[in-house]
Amino acid sequence: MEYRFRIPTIIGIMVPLEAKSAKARDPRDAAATDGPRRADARRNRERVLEAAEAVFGESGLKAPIEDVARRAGVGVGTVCRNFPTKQALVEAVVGSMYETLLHEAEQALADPDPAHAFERFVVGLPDFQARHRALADQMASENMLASAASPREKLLRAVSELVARAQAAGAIRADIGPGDVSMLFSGVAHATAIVDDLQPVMRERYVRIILDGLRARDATALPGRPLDFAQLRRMRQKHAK
Amino acid sequence: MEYRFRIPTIIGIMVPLEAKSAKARDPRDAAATDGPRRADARRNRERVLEAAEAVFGESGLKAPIEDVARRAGVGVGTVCRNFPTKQALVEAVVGSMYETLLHEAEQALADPDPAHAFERFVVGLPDFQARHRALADQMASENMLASAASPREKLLRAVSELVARAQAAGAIRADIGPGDVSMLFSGVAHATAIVDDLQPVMRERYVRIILDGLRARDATALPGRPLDFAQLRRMRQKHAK
DNA sequence: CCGGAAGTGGAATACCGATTCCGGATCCCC
DNA sequence: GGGGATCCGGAATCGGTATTCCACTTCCGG
Repeated sequence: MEYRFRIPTIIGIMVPLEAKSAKARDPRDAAATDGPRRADARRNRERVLEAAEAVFGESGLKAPIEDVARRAGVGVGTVCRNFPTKQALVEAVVGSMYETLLHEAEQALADPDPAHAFERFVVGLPDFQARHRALADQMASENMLASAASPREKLLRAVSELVARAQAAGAIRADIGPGDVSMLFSGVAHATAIVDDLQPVMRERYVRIILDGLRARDATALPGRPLDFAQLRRMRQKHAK
Repeated sequence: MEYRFRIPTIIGIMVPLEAKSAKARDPRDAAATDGPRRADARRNRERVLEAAEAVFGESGLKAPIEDVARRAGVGVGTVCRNFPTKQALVEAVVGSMYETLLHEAEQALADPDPAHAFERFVVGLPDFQARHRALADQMASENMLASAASPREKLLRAVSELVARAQAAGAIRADIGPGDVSMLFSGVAHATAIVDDLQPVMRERYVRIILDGLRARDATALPGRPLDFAQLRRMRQKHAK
């Protein structure tokens, strides 16, 4: 099977260009979505998910399913029964990542100082993405499991809110949108992916530079218009062949 | 064959993690490096190179060799004879890209105003990378064909010079190095890769923001130290398993 | 504690794409 | 224009990984 995905934005908006031999999913499978009936089986499914997150994070999406299976201490058969397709496995992992990120965004939103809230979230973002490397490339395929769609929408809303509040407080320039923020900081995550050991420092280094560029004072006029997530999605759709 | 590459920097410093079944190259092949003896053959080789640049640029490195062959109007056999390995084909294409980029850098260097020279190069950079998408991911594998090594070194030197001059002129902050510049702008290229149609505008949008962040005035202190290409390379080497 | 139903491991299969091979077509030197 | 030496196309081969299959466990309700 071949996978072709567009490069991501932090809070990725992108889509598999083709899902070649994807089986039409039979409604009954939906029932299986949240678990097998037997206790040991449910435990295994959980272990596979954890292993997959670890393995994909370390070796990228092309890591063979067998590696995931070994790490989880189960056979490949078990992996494939729980996730009929590698794609399905990836999506399941990504789904749980959305929840983590959403959690971070919500914590930031709880911060009373909008400027600090924004900064805090944004410093953590490339870090989060880097921790999950290839998986980040995957976040938010449009046709994702329903279970992941809801956290994702919430996340987008939270980020938009963070940006809007920071702007209202005059902390960052008014001529950018949440989509721009997503683009900029996902770029940092990508660029710093080459350097494991110094990553945290380097990432913050670049985040700081960009934050300087986002400040309201002294800003030079920008071409284009502020980008929000809806537009980002639309662009993505036009883009898909 | 499997390819595993690290994410790039604009003027990429990275390396294939493994070249599994790479044949030890027999010295005689070196002779073949710059062309077959028969006229039509040489022409074909050229057409393959062009086709490869186009196809890889559009569909990424995983585009099958067959696509390249079809686009070039030749059989796969011909492609494989000229470039014993897919990796070799990629390297050949990348080599020619270095020369193009070097040319742009030299033109920029000819500009008497250091600030303008820097800006000019840097605005063009993500554009260049985006035009070649996946290929940019490839630039500068350490063990690249000798023919590509020299343009690359020249390019790195030219970029360092552009940065140094801009700094001497007080146009950009002093606490960054050429490696930082490479990182930052390659990030833009990556992030904007999702949006074909609006890319040029979006890219410039983000480049402007980052340029604002790179200005000398009002700069906040950065963690870490200025990064030059030598350090970048060293980090890459430590990183490789 | 029994008898299936539900699950398991991992060998076998299905696919896909890079690389190789070779009978036949093309060039080019004389 | 003839005859090799060079090249060509594309079918066959090979290698690698996702997915399927099934004989064999393990669980669990009664």
